[in-house]
Amino acid sequence: MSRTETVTIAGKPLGLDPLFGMKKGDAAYHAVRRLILLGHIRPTEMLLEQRIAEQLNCSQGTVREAFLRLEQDGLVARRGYRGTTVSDTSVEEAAVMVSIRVQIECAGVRHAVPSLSEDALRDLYALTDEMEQTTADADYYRGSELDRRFHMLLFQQSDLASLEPILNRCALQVHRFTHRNAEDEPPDPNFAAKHRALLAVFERRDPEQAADAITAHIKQVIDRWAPDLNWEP
Amino acid sequence: MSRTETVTIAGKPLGLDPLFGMKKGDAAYHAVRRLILLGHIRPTEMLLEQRIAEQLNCSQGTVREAFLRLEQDGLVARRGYRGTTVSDTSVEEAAVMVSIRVQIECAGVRHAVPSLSEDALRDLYALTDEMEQTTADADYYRGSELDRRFHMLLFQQSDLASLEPILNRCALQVHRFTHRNAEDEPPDPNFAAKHRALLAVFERRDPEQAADAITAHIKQVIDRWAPDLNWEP
DNA sequence: CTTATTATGATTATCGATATTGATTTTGAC
DNA sequence: GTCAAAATCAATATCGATAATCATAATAAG
Repeated sequence: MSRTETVTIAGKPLGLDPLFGMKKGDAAYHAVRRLILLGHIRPTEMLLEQRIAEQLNCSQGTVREAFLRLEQDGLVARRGYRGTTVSDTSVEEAAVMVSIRVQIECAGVRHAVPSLSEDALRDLYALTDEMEQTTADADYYRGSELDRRFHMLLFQQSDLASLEPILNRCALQVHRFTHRNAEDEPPDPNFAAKHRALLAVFERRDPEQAADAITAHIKQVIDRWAPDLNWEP
Repeated sequence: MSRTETVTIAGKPLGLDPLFGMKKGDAAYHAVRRLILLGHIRPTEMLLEQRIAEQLNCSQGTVREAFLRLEQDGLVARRGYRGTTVSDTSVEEAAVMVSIRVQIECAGVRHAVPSLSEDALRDLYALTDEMEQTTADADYYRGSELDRRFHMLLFQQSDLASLEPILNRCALQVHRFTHRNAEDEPPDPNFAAKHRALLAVFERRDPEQAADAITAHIKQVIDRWAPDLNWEP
């Protein structure tokens, strides 16, 4: 493919460039996911395997694989032989997902913090540096990607691998919800700093302090977009 | 296919018969899932797309689809170009999944119970009748299938659709764990009765009573297989 | 004897073509 | 005109073949 023309899906430019080198299936997955998370494809909009395949220069089966993964992420709903639509998330659903995040991430840090390696800490700090940049650029999508990477990388230190997909899914949906409800608000200027503060707590290696810190951190999110929602620990 | 020979995977008979009429991809998914849940394929065992495809009389791509779904269920781990292995779940992971179930199902009944339809109640009671039968037959797998169906059907009354896949996944993993740890224990003789008791509470239409009841119900599970695990609400 | 390099084998990833399916439209009898 | 049956259409679902990838075994150089 010559890469001079702009690749689009549903008329929206894709921004595929950072995806080169990825397997095609992954590229398709990330490309469509990005458009959904950014709200460029709206709930109830229809996605056709063939059409996307053409626009992405790959085969229907490859797009199919991407859709299967997006379905598991709760971002699309596939209806056999009748096409795939972007699905939606209500406030109540998002709120439950936040409390699931708290459950999972607390269990995670409790396991991870006592033996958190220097390597992992270095990588996590590196991510906070990148976060700084996204605030400067007002690059919301990249910021939310880095946020997920931060939380997932942290969680991976906990040896609770079978919970990772659930955490990832909840984080995705919460980010989508936040983005939709905060489209015109300015980005949080303390985005990176807040994550550094978390790391500072973790370095003390106290599981309970760490769990409290991450709970407060996640709780912020719900306070921001739905402060009136009744919150349960 | 003539269906006179026995279909097997990894040398284990499949019991495909109830799967006829299903799409092949679904059939493959359910067939492999069943073997994993029953422990007939053990963690670290290798599953090859081609091999399963032959044994199931379908193409590699169809098995691939099944594997993608099983991966999201946390039952297998796919390692690109290097095969797929059955994955494992630790006590800690199972415990977190139990508390996620509590979170989700409490939110579910709180939404569902005030307006629970007579139709739904009738279907739920019908499931408890089937449960009675599985106890008589000592059919553990069918029992756990009915348990999932019961909890999922109940949850579907709550209009929190995007949480369903997470609940399903946690229920699956918890069942697998329970089954592995209770292989030689006798089936619970009050299996059906306990679910009827739940329904009796729901009929009072009090969200908080319902949430308490289902919390206690799920808690039983963890008390049974890991009573020493520290439990958090 | 050790290490780097090159085959080889096993397995998934991708493709293009065909079969199925479910909704919609057309048809034909009444 | 109305309704059931049949044809058509727009999609996915499935297939069989080929390409790409990774681990390992064989080979060769030092």
